[in-house]
Amino acid sequence: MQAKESIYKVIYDIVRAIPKGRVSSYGAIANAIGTKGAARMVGYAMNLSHGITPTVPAHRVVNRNGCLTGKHHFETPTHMETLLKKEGIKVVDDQIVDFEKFFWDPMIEL
DNA sequence: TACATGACTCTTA
DNA sequence: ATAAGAGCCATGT
Repeated sequence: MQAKESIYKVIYDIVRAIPKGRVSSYGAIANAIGTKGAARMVGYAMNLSHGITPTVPAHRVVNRNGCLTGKHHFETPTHMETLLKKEGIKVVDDQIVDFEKFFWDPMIEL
């Protein structure tokens, strides 16, 4: 635990700020927190967010293609798409339908 | 300090 | 259009 805010903490804050029924991409978040190019770190953070508080809606974070790349990292590979469908987002073939329409850019919206 | 890892993204063939 | 490789950054050992 560092006295300073790690990029993870910022990532969690951004992800938690994603409105219900919307999704975001790793690159967009990385760009929003300032570490553009560190999209991999965002995914890393999501992996560590597993079990932290408050809960982090990692299911709302997908790659730039709108593909559920991290679905296999959840407790169940269906948990991610299930949650997204519950929020009104359509998921077909592990891919978000109309991703651009549901896309939420933390740099613009926030 | 250097190497290895990773839920990504971009460029090139 | 699809496939493959390289680039990018932060973290841990």
